[in-house]
Amino acid sequence: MKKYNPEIIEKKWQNYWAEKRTYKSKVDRTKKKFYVLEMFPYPSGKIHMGHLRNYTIGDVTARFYKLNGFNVLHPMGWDSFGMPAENAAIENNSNPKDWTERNIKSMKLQLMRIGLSIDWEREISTCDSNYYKHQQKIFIEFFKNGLVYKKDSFVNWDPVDKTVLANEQVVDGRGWRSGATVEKKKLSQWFLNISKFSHELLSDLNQLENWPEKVKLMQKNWIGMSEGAEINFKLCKSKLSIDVFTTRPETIFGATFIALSVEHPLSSKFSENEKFLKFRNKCLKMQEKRDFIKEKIGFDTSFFAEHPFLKDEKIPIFFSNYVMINYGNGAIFGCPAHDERDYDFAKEYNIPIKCIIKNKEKKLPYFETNETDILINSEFLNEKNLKKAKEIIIKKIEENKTGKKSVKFKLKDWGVSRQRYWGCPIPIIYRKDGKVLTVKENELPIKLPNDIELRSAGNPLENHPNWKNTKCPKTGMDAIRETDTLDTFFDSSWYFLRFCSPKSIEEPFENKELRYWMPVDHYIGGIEHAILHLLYSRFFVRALKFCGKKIPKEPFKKLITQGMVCHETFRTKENKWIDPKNVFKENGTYWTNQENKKILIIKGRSEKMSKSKKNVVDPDSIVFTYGADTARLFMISDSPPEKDLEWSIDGIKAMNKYLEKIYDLLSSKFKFILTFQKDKYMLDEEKKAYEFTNNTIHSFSEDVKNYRFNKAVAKLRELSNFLIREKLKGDLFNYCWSIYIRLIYIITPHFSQELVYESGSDQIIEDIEWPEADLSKLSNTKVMIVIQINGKKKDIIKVDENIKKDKLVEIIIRNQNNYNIDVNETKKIIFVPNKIINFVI
RNA sequence: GCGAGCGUGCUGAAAUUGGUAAACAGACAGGACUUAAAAUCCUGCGGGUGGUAACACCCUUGUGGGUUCAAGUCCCACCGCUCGCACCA
Repeated sequence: MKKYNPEIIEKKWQNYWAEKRTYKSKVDRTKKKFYVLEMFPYPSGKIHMGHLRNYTIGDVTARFYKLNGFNVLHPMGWDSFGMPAENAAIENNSNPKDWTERNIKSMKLQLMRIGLSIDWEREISTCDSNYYKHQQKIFIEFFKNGLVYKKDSFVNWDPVDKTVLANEQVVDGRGWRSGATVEKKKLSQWFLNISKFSHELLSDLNQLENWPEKVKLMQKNWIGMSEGAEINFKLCKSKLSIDVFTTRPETIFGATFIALSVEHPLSSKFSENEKFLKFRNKCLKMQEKRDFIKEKIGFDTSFFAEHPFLKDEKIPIFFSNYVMINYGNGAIFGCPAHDERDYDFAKEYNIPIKCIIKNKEKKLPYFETNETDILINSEFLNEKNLKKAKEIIIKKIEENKTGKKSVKFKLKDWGVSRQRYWGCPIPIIYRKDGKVLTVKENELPIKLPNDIELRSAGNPLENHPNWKNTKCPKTGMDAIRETDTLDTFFDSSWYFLRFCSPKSIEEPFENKELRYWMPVDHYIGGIEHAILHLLYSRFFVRALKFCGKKIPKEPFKKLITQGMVCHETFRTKENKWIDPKNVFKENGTYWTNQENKKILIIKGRSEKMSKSKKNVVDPDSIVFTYGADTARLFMISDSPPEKDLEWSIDGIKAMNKYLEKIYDLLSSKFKFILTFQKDKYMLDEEKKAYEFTNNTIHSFSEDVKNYRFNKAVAKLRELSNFLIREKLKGDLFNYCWSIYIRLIYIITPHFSQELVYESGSDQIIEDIEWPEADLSKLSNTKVMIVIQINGKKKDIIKVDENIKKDKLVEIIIRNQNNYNIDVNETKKIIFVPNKIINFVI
């Protein structure tokens, strides 16, 4: 008997599929298209469990839709620009390009070893100049359409990676990759005008029916729309004025001070004032920390503003740490009676607190107001409710020209300049006379130089001896290239478009292909990209559309966010992490051996696999030991995709045993057949087997469609348990197992194909359409009906399907000796056909 | 602080529109085979009470209430965990 040997059979079929170019995809208008995409990986050199899970989920999907008659596009590429290549290059004294290419090679082999149905002929890599050439074109296109601009601003500076970060890339005041505390620094930067699309990006979220609500909500909060008004305050004895933004214009009569951000334009008046500069530095430091600071500090400008409606009222103006420059106008009016922050500030600086909203307790501060609360001390707004007053005041300020209705967004323009080498060069030159020009198209791509010094501090392209020197092609005047490179999120914001026509030389993407394949039907990746990558990509398609490209407005029709792969953690008393591999259990406690000594350790909770916690398991070694099919099967059978998956080596072993068992049972012992002639003379057991198998086709397919893979696998196990128990014979045996093999094929393709081959058939499963479920009833089915008394289960009765209530009651009464049901005493009988009968007594 | 989600055996989990709680697995325990082990196969596996036993009865989905003939599922309050945002004016 042949033993299940995944190493041999997996290689064999992978070679076969590669030779036959089985997964090559091309436009075919006679078929419905289906674009399955998993977020492409950064080529770190080794795949991790997250990749294995992500790509298994995608592959099962791709194979399922392909067998269901769709023309499937399932490509793969490399998000290959970025910092780690530079760091590695510095460490090994090599070149980022070589390092990256080496990693791509070895990672590609690992991915191929999993048996993914990927069209490798469409492989792309973002650090390839054939890719970034088009990216530079897109940048120029954006520039020409006013979607990209340069400005001086305070930016997030990561002192470890020595680069600027976008707001989205700062997490809890730290760089998303380096973890270093981010500083504020003033630099001249390129920005993409994402805020131009704030409204659209927000309102179109409603159209994304097949996105997780959670992700949509996160994007909504990030875009952060607030509706209110801008009100102009004139400074006393001055021509200057300040625009403040407020969502509560109806509280204007409670305004007793104005607070400005230290970065507000008015601060230029104090640029010589030592005391102010000191104060300002303190505020910036406090804001950098990003922790919530209750302490509110102010700097009295000694300026006063006129209240727009109360001409005699003079309102003092302060700078304060609690007003942010990057929201609204960096200026607010303080209404201390009805805002907690304003209240804290007013208390600190002895500013009057004026109550303008009626409240029962007459206690101040009174914050928790609602629309129906009534205004007082507010002139013409008196006795109006807040909602009504808001309408009136907005109308009034618009008439007076002291303000206007206004909508503000939290979403800021996307800073894309990075002071790093390993990224896409920005195709801009600065002419000696100060003119800023885009590079001519025939000069693209602007390639990165290979001879580069990465060890010295600062921007490597800036430091290169001559790379930046160029001439204006028109005038011949000396010019200098932009030495910043693009944020790598720029690279990944359009790669899914490039996959439609990856080889296109003239254009980033060819319209014909793009219009066939786009949008991506199912996009699968981690929740960590809920805002960054997914928002940028949604912006990109809109921006390209704005530039005249014909593109659907939403790039990803359905989004699946898969959970993390977790594993148990252990650490010593000194909080040093210990690899679970080196842990053993004795009498209920955990131990490890260190330097020939036995040390007691503590079991922590299960956490996302990470190098720092030493709980990483290498998927490659699992595939090597147990085979790709085992690994794939485990990856999808334990938890639903959107939940975290608990890694377990016992789970892997169990899957392997299961495949071995089925292999031993079937290898050369069954005939692979596609059809079975059912007839009414079949034995009852045979009818049951036929029905069971066909019901499984149905429910398995439904579960796969709905990404309930764990349930789908459970259905398969039920089928195989059933088939083993029933000891079928002849063609029915062959038929049922053939179906089983075809269903499990999308999860364990090599395993299934090999069993078909060993059965003596030359069928290729890939060429056979997905089985159709025959759900017609063969047998005179009996159903189980639960008998309840007052809603509690008392017994189960087996009766003919669709039995009528009266007949059922009669049967129960005839056999009622168990429960003493007296129909006369029964108040009510509730009957759910084929399910339940409940006697209320 | 604001917003969202979750809470079911030892563990991962399942449970259509409210209708048999724990499907399918893992771990564990016992048994068969074996000189022994591994592998394999079989059995048990939420808790309690009664019974020699087969069995019977009761309880059980974080806690406490409610709606309903019937609640893991719906409503209210509380507790706990996870995630996102965080001085957003």
